[in-house]
Amino acid sequence: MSLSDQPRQRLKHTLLERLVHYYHFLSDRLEQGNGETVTSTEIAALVNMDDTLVRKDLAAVGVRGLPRVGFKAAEVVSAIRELLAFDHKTRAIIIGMGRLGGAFASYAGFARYGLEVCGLFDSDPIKVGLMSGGLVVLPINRLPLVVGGKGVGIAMLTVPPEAAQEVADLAVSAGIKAIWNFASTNVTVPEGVCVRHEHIAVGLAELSYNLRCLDLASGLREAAQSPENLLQNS
Amino acid sequence: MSLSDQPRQRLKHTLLERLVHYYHFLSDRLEQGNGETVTSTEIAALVNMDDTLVRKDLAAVGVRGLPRVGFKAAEVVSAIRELLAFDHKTRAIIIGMGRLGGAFASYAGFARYGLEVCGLFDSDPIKVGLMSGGLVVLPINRLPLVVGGKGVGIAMLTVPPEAAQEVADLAVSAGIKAIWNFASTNVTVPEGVCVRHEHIAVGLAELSYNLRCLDLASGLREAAQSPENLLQNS
DNA sequence: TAGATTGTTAATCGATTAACAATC
DNA sequence: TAGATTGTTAATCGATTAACAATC
Repeated sequence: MSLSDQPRQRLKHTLLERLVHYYHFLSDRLEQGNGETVTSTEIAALVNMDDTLVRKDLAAVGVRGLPRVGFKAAEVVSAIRELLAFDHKTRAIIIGMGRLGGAFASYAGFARYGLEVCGLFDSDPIKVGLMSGGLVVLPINRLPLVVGGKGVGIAMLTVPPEAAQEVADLAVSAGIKAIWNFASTNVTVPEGVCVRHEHIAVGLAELSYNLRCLDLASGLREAAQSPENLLQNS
Repeated sequence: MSLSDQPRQRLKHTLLERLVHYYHFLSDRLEQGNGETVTSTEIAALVNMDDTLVRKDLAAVGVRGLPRVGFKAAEVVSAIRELLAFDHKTRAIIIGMGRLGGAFASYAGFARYGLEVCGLFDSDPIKVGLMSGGLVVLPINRLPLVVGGKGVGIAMLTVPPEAAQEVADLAVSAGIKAIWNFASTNVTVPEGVCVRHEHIAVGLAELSYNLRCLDLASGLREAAQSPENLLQNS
């Protein structure tokens, strides 16, 4: 039952991940101008999954296809946009103006998903007052004002791990309802607030895991091609 | 059956996510010096999940607890380190020296998970030659040499979406077996190579989704407290 | 000892897949 | 019409939870 005993296990994606995947695939496709319609089989091939699941997902999103034709790509794209609220503007602040915070502050791609960064904060007086992505970095104590005044929903945490919990508490007490944590540590929040931990280690662990599976698989393949290798290795 | 019909649905975490969560919780706890041992119930409270699942997870990782006592935190931590290969050095290169690439290049935290960045690349001649995190940015055409020479497993893609596929192809043809894609677009890879899409939109979608659930829940609570509101709204 | 907590078996639940009739 | 593809129902599979005996 241990992980290492089952190297073939296929890592599953969540519904949200699949939807985002479809979304990018189809909007890229539309941009390139090839294919107004798309079949569930085509989408399924993309992620190497069952076409029935794609149809189920699209049904959950609320789009209907046409037998013999497939789905209208544009319709799927806009239904997902709608469902994931990419059309609806969501305001966020960034706390911690290190390199990652700076990269986020000046990242133009957020707009594509309806995210608007409307406040930058840092506790370091040296950073306060600097400009980044068109905004001035403010001292942490100005946080409640900005959050209250602008109806900010999300606080992005790009601070060192030691500071994460403290800063999260501050954000919550200022009225923030969603913490998007990019620090490599957990933060806990009271009931009624949601957190997403964007641990870099998860991605790395998944890749290492998959790499190991690949190694095992290719090892087996090679061994099968030349059986004497098995003896040499054992 | 649609998503919006079931706002209460609790978003599930994958095993890998849970393990990383336990890992951070317990290593933080050990650092702070409070608690050599930990019970499955304590860990479960952290993520608001069933304690049986925690025990199952820990069993899968290969650690055994003691009735009436719990698990030795240090043992759990090192078992997870082992399983997720955080002890084992993994080499990576970063392609695309924009702000995000730069942030990654000089991020010291990767070492904690055994990740060593050993090559930086950019196609822009202006960026080539610059230093970042102790490494010199190289032109893309030097990629095969570095990958082959140093046994690099992972290529981190921090390029604009338009360039992602092309760069991924290049990395694969140079012998890369794992693509860690931070561009907001999908890339496809041949059989035998693995990809992880680190779409920022997934995190945002999850938070928006949770925020909406919270709104609905608090809306219902308030409505229950003062039933006349229901009438006003409808 | 009594009681808390583990590990495990059985039951449930939900998500994925298979099968197939409906339909353009 | 024939055939491809959808939408849906039923079957399977796996993951989570409940129950409880084992044990320190």
